[in-house]
Amino acid sequence: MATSSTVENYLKAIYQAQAAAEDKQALVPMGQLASALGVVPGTATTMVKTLVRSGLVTYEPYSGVRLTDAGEHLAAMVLRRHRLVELFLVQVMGMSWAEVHEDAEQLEHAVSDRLIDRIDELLGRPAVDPHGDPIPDPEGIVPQLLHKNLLTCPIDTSLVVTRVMNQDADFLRFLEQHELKPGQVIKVIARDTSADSVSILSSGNHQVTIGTRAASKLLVEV
Amino acid sequence: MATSSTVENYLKAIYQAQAAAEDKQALVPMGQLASALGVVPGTATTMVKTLVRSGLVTYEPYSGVRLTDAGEHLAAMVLRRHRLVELFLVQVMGMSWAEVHEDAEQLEHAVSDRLIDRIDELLGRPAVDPHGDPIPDPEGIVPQLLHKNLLTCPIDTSLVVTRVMNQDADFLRFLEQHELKPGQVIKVIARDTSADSVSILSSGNHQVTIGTRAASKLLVEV
DNA sequence: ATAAATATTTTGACATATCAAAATTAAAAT
DNA sequence: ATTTTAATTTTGATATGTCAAAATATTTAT
Repeated sequence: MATSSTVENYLKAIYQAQAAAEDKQALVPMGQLASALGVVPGTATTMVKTLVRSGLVTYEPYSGVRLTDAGEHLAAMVLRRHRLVELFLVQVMGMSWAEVHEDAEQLEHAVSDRLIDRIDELLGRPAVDPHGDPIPDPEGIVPQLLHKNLLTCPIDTSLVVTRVMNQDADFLRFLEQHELKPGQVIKVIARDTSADSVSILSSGNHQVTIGTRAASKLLVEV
Repeated sequence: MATSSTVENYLKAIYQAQAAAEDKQALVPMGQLASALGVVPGTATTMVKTLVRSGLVTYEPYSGVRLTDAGEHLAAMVLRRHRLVELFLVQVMGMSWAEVHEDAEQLEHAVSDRLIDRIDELLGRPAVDPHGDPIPDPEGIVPQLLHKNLLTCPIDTSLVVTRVMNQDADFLRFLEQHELKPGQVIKVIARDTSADSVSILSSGNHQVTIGTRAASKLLVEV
């Protein structure tokens, strides 16, 4: 009955695809799931059928897949472990913000409930991880933070970076170098639709211009 | 090329069987290996053949198996991770001495070199884990401590408990309650061969009598 | 509405790791 | 030296997770 790492990774990928979709009820297409997991589409189809048999997902052939309540709860537990481990590695082990993702990717399948609770306690029951991603509680309930991104936020207003919706290590290092980590204060000074760019002023009065693709991954609070 | 958890567990079991044997060159019999891993003998035979193909062990049919240098090095790395993780869970996470084994059993396959080195550094490059088991260095070299056990040590002499060669949680809790943890000072006050028992005086002047089977698992330093 | 392009599923194969039970070998007892 | 017993290996099957490539379904373009 204990779910394998593979099953946990499938549930996590479906969960995150659902969370990223505009319509939270939408089915996740098999192709998207397969590429998120780095497997060929046929493999995803096969695995999803076994997830159906375990009662973790519902599946519409040729349409896609969605988590059941049981699947959603398990996925939330994987995310909870992943995010608590990431925060722990940064805050307690002094590891770099940009490099902890790979470690957490392995550890999320190996830490016991006992240990994860100990970590949670030691960190003071935190609400978000180093990227600003919300940490599900032990019941699987996720604090829903609705923040604006750098494309939808007001211009020339002080903003706090709250969340980075991209785990790419190079991107994270870039943010670090330009003082754009969660918690830091910034201001959008210009948005240029035709140039596809957003110009930002950091707290240290440094100025950077980034593409809108990147800008949409940075969430802020006014 | 990355070794699976299963392969790591086989290597670890063979390593520990070799270390426990009087003759360090002796082959580990298949039955012993199988029962150490909780599999049927046929399974061990099959797996050992694949370990041979990977160059990790040598194998004599109907006699047993032994690690090659490559296998021994990998096994030492697994033990290194296991023992550093155990010490970390006790010293940093404040978990109980008796309960960390299960956790470490999972984490030993999931912690990266980077993280294990960070843990090693944070703990001050320790030589032994909470049970007194030596921690292999990054090259796989194990500090060889030759301690006496409670059956071979002098009587009525002050001794420091240095190592417990048994991971059973109940046994560990028993030692904890009777002040027999590594680091604590004790004295053997009597050995009775016919009663198959050893009587011990702890630093708190408490007296306990244990069987010789248990006594042989407690290593001490004069 | 049909053809072309794209996405998904199916089929057959393979790798890893396991067991049950039969066959074989080695060790112990008579 | 046989027989009995115990340990080990072999054989055939199963579960999980994967891919390549063929078959099928859906969507898009004409």
